[in-house]
Amino acid sequence: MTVPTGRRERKKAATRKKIADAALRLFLDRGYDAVGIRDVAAEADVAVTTLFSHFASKEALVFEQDEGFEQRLTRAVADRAPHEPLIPALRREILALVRHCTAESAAPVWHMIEGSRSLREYEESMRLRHAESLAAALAAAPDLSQSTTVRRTIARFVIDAYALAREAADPDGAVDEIFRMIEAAWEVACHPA
Amino acid sequence: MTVPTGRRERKKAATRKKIADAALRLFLDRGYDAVGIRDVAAEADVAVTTLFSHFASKEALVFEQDEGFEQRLTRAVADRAPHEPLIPALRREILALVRHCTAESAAPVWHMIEGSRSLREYEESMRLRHAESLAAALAAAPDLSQSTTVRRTIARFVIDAYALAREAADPDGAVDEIFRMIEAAWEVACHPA
DNA sequence: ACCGTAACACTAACGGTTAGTGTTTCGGAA
DNA sequence: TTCCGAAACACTAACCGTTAGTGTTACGGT
Repeated sequence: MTVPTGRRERKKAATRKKIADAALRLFLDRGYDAVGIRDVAAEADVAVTTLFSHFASKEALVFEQDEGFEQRLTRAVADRAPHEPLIPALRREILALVRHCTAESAAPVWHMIEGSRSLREYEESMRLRHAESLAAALAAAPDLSQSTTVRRTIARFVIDAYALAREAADPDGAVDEIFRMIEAAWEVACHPA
Repeated sequence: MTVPTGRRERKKAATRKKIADAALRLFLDRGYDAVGIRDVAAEADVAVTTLFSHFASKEALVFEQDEGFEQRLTRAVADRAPHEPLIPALRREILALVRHCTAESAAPVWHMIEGSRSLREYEESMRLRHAESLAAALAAAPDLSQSTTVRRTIARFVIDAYALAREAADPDGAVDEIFRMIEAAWEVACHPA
């Protein structure tokens, strides 16, 4: 029951990283769809079952370090300065995330994702999960008292902004444009007719 | 090259319907995940390859008559009365679609969809396609001259309204609530600061 | 020193999907 | 009417992601 801080954990993390590294190497080299799970397992020198004990699916190998996404959004809501308005805080965070994804170094991975139908679909459903998490965070914020529908709507709109801005020709400008619309939607939801 | 209007087409349509009916019967009876493609093919008395020549995937068997969804939305944009404002027209159409899906008769199918992860994910990616179609329809409308980003954003918001209202406790009220927000977003996009 | 457990391996399969290869059946042109 | 080409359909056999079942190590705590 004590917190295990030993070699076992390090070994596990090392195995996980070895698998993820092998996968990314093969995927970028030969293309995602052209590489099989058995190839990845062989390259990482690991059994197929071991691979699946570290990653829930083939797609999850690509979105490995994505855990931070949900946390960044929920914290942008929960940890914002007292009385700081909600939408600008979210706008700032989304802008940072969009810039992170459209950075030069992320281009090959992003290109790979766009090239595979299953990866795109996986990311879509990830985004829905993120939207639900954000809606939950909005419900937990003490200074916001909207209806469930309004919370879920705003959460979806914010996630949409992320997805749309990333694909836009001018991502920064798109964030501005979309968040102006979200701001208006939020205002009208706060002050019902 | 002439329009084929013969027995062949009727036979094809009959086979397609036979497969879809067999599938729905088995799915509702035993549960979607408990029924295999080979079961459906056997029940419809067709080969597995024949089944896949009519339906692209197992999930597509469930969303058979969904082709109308895209058309209804794009037509709501293109065929609306001259000078009729956009958002109310879309609101009306979404409301009708939501009511259609939450009708009593659709309950078993809807319940089945909610019960299967793969069906839910399939529907999500269907909705993205619908949003893209709607964005294209907005681009084709002569009386609307917004940026690409604005069009895609509004399209997503409208599809979100459909998804969210369907899951809400009070679907009709949710459509009202969300479209008030969409209207505000649209207004601010039409009249930039 | 020892026990429980978590990580890992191996085989074998399951279920959706597709390639490859015919075979039938129909619509339209000769 | 006859025949050709195409489309629908069938069948086998496999591919690929994923999982169940069954061990076998290797480590942490007692």
